[in-house]
Parts: sequence; C-alpha cells; structure tokens
Amino acid sequence: MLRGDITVAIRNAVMNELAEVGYGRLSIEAVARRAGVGKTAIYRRWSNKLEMVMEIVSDVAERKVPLPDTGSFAGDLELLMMIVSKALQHRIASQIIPDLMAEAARNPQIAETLQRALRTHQQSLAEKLVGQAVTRGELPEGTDPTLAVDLMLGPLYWRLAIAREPIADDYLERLSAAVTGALRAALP
Amino acid sequence: MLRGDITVAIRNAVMNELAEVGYGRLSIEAVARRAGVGKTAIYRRWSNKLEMVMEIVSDVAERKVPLPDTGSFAGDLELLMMIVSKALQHRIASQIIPDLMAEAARNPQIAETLQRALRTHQQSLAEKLVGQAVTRGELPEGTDPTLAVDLMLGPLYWRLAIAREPIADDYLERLSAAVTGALRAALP
DNA sequence: CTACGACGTAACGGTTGCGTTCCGCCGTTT
DNA sequence: AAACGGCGGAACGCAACCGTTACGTCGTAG
Repeated sequence: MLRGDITVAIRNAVMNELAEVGYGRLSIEAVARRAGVGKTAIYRRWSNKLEMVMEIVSDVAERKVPLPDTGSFAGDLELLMMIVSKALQHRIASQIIPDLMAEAARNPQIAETLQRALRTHQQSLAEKLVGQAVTRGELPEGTDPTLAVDLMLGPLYWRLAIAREPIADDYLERLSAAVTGALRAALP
Repeated sequence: MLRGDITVAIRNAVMNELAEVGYGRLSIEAVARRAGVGKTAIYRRWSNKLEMVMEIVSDVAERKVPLPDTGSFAGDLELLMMIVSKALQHRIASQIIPDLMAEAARNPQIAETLQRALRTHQQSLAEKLVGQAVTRGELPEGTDPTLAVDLMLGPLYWRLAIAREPIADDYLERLSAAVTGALRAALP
C-alpha cells in the first residue's frame, strides 16, 4: 500500500544524490530531504542504505539493454558503441557508474550487484556479438572474446568516463574501424 | 622542524586509508589513529583533508614515470603496457585510482591535480610514442594521437581497474599486437 | 462514517568527525 | 642548564547522521 509517487520521488532523489556526492557520502537524511519525504517513508521501504541503493540502481541498470543485431559485425559494433557512449555521456550515469565501480572494489555486495546489472548484460552481449562475427567469417577463428570485450568497451570507457573528453562526430566510426582492425590483428 | 618519520607514517596511513574506505569516507581522525599519531601532528602539516590527500597522492603519482624508448613502436607499446599494468595491479593503486577518478568527476580541484599527476605524464608520453612511430613509418601519417591513447590505455584500464579480471601471461603481448593493428586500420 | 495505514514532522539517544585548544612530555638547540 | 617546539593525549563545542519512536493528518477502502 506504499504510495507509488513517493517511491518514485525517492528513487529520483537517490540517483541524483548518488551523482552529486557519491555512495560514500550519501546519507538517508539527505535523500529524504531531497525527495521532500520523511525518513520514515524510506525506512518503510528499505532497511538500510546499501539495500536501498542496490535495489534502485540495479533496477535502473537492468532496464535498458537493447541488443544489437544488424547482420554484420561492423554494424553491430558501431551500434553497441553508440549505445554505450550514449549511456556514458548521460550526466547522471557518467557520475554514478565510476563511483559505484570504485565502491565495488571494496564492497563485495556492490560488486556482485553491478556484475549482474552491467557486466552480465553488456559483456555477454558483446561476447555473443563476437561469436556471430566468427561464425560469419568476419573475424578469425579463435578470436578471444574477453580480449574483444576489453577492446570494444575499454577505449570508450576510458575516454568518456575517465578522461572525460568529448568525442568528435566521427569518433565512434573511427574507433569501431580501429577495433575491428585490432581483432583481425590479434594473435589467435 | 616537523619530524620526518611522523610525516612518513601519516603518508602511509593516508594511502592505506584511501585504499580501504575511499576519499569520501576518509577521516582525519582515522588517519591519525592508523598512523599512531595525534591529530595535531596532521593539522600542523596540512590544513584540511583535501589538501592533505592531494599533496600526498600527487607526490606519489609524479614519482614513478619511466619513459619507454626502445627504438620501435612495438617495443615501446609493450613496455608502456607493462608499466601501466604493473601500476594497475598494485593492490593499493588499483583501489585508489578508480576512487579518485570518480571523485574527480565532482571535485574540480581533484580533477586538476589528477590531470597533472597522471594524464600529463602518461598521456603526453603516449602521444610522443605515437609521434615517433609515425616518424619512423611504423604508423600511418595522420594517426590520431588521442584515439591512440584511448586504444592503448583504455582496454588495460577497463580490464584491470574496472572488470578486475586477471590477465594471462601473453595478454599484454596479444593486446599490444591488437592495438598496433587497430592503429593501422584506423581511418586517417 | 469509520477504521486503517501511509504520510510528514519532530524528537530521541548515540555515534562519528570536524577543527581547535590546552596540557605535560621529551629531544634538540643554544 | 634553560628555552624552544614538535609530540601524543584529552577534551572542547558543534554539526551531521544514524535508526527508532510517537504523534497528528489525510486519503482511501470498507
């Protein structure tokens, strides 16, 4: 019987608070303040900060996972990069993701949740993508899928989430061409 | 006239505390406790947490920057990756770096310090490396240095600092071969 | 119309950390 | 021998947040 509009307000407040101060400094009182809600409303829904953040974040993260299947590796790769780059350029996501990644390095529960929410979807997806490409003969047999994932996601993540430099219009195009070249040149 | 051994104890305590709880939750009292030192000793040296952490971190980060110059791009690249991977596999560094990177996204002063401490050295170094390779004819003219940096550092950072998966013995070898292939395949 | 229950507000005692101050100790300098 | 100054320790007042509780309001279900 919990009121839905209040739950929504809390969820939004958590995401914004997370982006602004990070998980380490996120306080339930601040979330309540920001959501225009009593602390009681929060404790009625979750029993502590970790549980609250994990439920909300994984809920958001699991939602949007369109899977590229354009028929060619080049098309799939460029589409994947487009999706990932859009996500990493989102104001809130680009703050929250590196923050939670860092937090995951010291909190196993966060690590496991993120693994399920991000890696499983995004990475197994990328692995499928490589598998299809090999089947089609677009990539050499024996291409290492994990190396491929590193090459496909690493540069984008580095550029957008770490270096935080803007990307030019043709950047994704050039990057995907480069990564394709990388996979063809990789030792089998 | 500040005692050097105590300064050292504080520096170590800060690095370890930073690795364990992160910047957001790092408290001066905990640092003092861990260093076996009075809070006064800390406030005698720095005036607040940000100043303290920034001075200590940039001091450590600026120290170790050997520059690869083996005579060939392949050699330089593999050496660079070796250095970076060693750094990112260091227990403390692998916790601190992502944490501070996330923190930098919301604190301009941290961002600037890290930029100076990490990017300037590592990245301008990488750019020089590409320049030499182009001069030698090992890479096509017009190779984009920033794209190259993304390709050289991104996968390693992703693999070691984000995904946190171990790397096989021949991983660096295969990765550097792949990156070389990527740069040759990139649109000029 | 009544009863229920989620709501916001306010307060609780307890913990933690801030930045500062004062103290007495002790090694160094003079 | 005396003065200096960094040292650890303890305590300060202040602020924030924890998780819980009590209370009065209000919308809705029955």
